[in-house]
Amino acid sequence: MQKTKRLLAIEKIIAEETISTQEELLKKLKGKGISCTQATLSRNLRQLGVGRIPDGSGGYKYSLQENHRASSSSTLKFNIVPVIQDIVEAKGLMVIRTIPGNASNTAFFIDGAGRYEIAGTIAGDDTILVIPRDGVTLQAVHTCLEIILPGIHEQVKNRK
Amino acid sequence: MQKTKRLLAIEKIIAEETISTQEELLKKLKGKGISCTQATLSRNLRQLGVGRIPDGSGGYKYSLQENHRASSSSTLKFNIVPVIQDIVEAKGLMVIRTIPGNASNTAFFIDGAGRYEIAGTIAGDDTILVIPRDGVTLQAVHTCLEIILPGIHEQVKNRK
DNA sequence: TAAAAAAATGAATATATTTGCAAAATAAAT
DNA sequence: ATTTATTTTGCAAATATATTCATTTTTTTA
Repeated sequence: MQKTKRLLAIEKIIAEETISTQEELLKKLKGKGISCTQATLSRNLRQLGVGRIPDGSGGYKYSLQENHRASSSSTLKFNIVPVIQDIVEAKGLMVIRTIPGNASNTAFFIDGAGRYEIAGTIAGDDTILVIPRDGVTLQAVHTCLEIILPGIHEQVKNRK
Repeated sequence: MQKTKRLLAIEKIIAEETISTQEELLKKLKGKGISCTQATLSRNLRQLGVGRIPDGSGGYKYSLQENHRASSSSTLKFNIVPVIQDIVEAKGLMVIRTIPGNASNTAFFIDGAGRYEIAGTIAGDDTILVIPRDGVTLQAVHTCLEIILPGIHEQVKNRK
């Protein structure tokens, strides 16, 4: 799917460099062999939850909302990371294990972050299945999880 | 100063309700007896660091960056709150006391939030002087501090 | 307090973003 | 495989936002 590739490329570009207009983003994409019109970008940016915010020096830049929703409960976030037991990849999916009874809360939190990379999650009692969107690498999902729950990988490492 | 009043009103309106265009904000302000042109709003919004982000249901809304900078280090934030000892008001200023040696870090963090309400801070070893901008109430500064460091007032209450 | 400098503002305009609509592409159903 | 429904996209037009320039207001300096 052409759109998925474009959305991922947009996220990446915006995360890595300062983009201040859609026309500018259009050129960057063209440089990567992805082409579309500015109108499409406008729609895509909305879908991705990308906002336009002052860059602090008189201009504007596009910005992933990152944890605009998630950050509202940083305490909750802090409480969630410690319940994570393990993260393993399987069949192109990702499986997260928590201490018993905590999978549902954690999955809810992950869903709430509204990340494009994650198509959805299914939670049991102590296991969460994270389903990446088509075309999204597990590497990207790891990055994404670290954004949603900073320190999650460190936590897992320490458990071992 | 007319501008200060307007900036504060803008922050308040944006924090409390959903605004999707500058024209809309213009009307709300007019309702509060504050009038200016859209051009001025455009400049003010930039100065306040107000961004325009997707509202999740097809539209856009203006949004204070809140802790766009601060949230990037939620762990740090979590570590800071516990060092706060007390908050007292004096001479229209606000004095925050921390455990010894932590005033500077905390002040740096507060400054970093880039809140309009706070003109600046001065930190000693265990004391921070928070200087509100002219026309800003201490009540507003309290609200502001709670935004920068969620749980700070609860922390202080528990200390007593 | 008067003069000079800096900051803020409005009006008009330039620039940027969003949207309606029809066509094209993709996915689903028969 | 063909048809039908859904989604995506470009184009052109409509909206919305940012900026230029001249003027007014506020602040600073002498």
